[in-house]
Amino acid sequence: MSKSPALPASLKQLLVKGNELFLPGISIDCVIFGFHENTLKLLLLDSAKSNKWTLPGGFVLKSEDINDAAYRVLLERTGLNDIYLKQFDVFGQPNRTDASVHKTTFEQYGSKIPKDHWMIQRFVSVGYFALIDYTNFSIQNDPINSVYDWKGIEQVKHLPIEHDHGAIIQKALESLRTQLAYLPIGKNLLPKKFTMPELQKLYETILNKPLDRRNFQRKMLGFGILNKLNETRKGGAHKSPFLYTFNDKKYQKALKKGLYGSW
Amino acid sequence: MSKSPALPASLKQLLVKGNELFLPGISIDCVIFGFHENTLKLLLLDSAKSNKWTLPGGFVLKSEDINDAAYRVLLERTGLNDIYLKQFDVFGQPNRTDASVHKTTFEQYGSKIPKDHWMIQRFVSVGYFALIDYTNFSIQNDPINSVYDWKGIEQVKHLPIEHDHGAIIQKALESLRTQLAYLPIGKNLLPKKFTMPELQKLYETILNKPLDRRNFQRKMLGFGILNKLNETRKGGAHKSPFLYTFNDKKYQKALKKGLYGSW
DNA sequence: AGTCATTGCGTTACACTGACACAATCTAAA
DNA sequence: TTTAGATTGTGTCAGTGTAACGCAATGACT
Repeated sequence: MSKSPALPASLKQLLVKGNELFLPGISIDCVIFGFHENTLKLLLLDSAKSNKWTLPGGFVLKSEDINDAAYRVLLERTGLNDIYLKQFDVFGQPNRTDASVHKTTFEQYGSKIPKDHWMIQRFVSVGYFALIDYTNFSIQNDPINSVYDWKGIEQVKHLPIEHDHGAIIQKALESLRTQLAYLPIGKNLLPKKFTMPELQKLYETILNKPLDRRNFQRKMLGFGILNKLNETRKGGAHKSPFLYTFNDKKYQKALKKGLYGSW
Repeated sequence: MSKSPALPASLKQLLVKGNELFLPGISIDCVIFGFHENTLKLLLLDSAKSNKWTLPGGFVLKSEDINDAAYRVLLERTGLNDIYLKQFDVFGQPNRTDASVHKTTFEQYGSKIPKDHWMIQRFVSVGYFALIDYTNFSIQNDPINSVYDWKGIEQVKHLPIEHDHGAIIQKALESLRTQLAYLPIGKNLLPKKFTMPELQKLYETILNKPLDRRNFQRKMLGFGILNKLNETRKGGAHKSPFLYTFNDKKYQKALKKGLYGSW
């Protein structure tokens, strides 16, 4: 026997009890969005062995609602709780995953996946996207792979991505854009207090086009979903912008009808 | 042995070869929309034994893309080909289906489903909605259950519905409404030639509110996606409305940006 | 020929949008 | 301490789109 690192408990559980605990053939993948330094970012995992980036994901317990499973997976792998999470698509191409990746993962620990094992069968994956407040989250280690990192959405295009996760990410972005009027992106991607320019940059980033500062402000205020605070954010060599918070009640109500307008 | 009707071949295949042919735990349900007599209708199946209405559905072959599976299921069960079909949600509650329904179905043919059989395990279902031209479709028998019928969406609320199919239908309707601006509903739900009042009624039905005749026409024509024909539809005791067709090219292009407006 | 519901085409007041002007503010450099 | 440069707060105005409504024309039925 070559001396390999010990097999992590979470992986061992998958190997030994996977087919007993989880539904066969169904997995969950989470596209986690954050916003920082005027950039929309994704929380990705550096898959240790294959040197490719992957989405954090997991499986569905045999008597668990899949939406609950998504929340559990997010919590287990990132420590994030009480997060805005939404299913956006299902990925069901027969050859969407490369089973050899799993084999390699286990081989580095000196373990081998039996042929026809639960884990290397075909999986249909349900895609969820999460919106989180970048400033209120600190990266911790993932129990399975180890290295998390934020990557800008532009940057992601040039990174090596595992399986079909690149396509999943693109689809998540697309959903974010087309459903923008109905999603609480501001509330979930920004810190509690934020400035109008910050909110604008968020919309500009998602829409991928510049917006007029004054018209944007007029429209946003027109929705009646913002509370203007008596504080400003000092810092830059320029006039300090006011801080705002969301009026949660009105925000929720407005989203149901959609924050319409010509963006 | 009591004398039962012979087990249909399609059902026998499910019983004997189901777990060999199909993915475990994943099913497909189709919500089929049609439009007739100013009403949005659904094509439902009268589940012979339970006397409840169900959505036509099916399973995914082991090496088949789930989108392909949806097209195949639709074709096999309704004869419909080349149809607008779109995935809208996944239904994954652990107790969403009632396994006893399947048992009853087979028992009426004198067959019994073995315990722990593939078919009575938990299923996660992927919901698709289909848009079809009511006037260009004639109901044929379904190979599994036998009786298809169109039901108005208002009527559906008061019918007994199998499993969680009622919730699936509601969710399909909701998706139809929120994505209205991006869906080719006119092209797929109406016959090739149609009148402006017919198109309006379709939108009014889906949006569930009346629209101003004159403003609707102005907006629709403004999109530049209609061809006005030199024919009128005679019939009523009133002025004959002109017929229109869609300019497919411009329609597709316009949909990508969304048919915006304040409906 | 007259009735009546429905359709084609049009008008007006109003709200919203896009584009842009100008003063106020804040930090850093002179 | 003063000034420069960048950014923000607030406002204006013409053009476009929307909501609401008017009126004549059409076609089957009486």
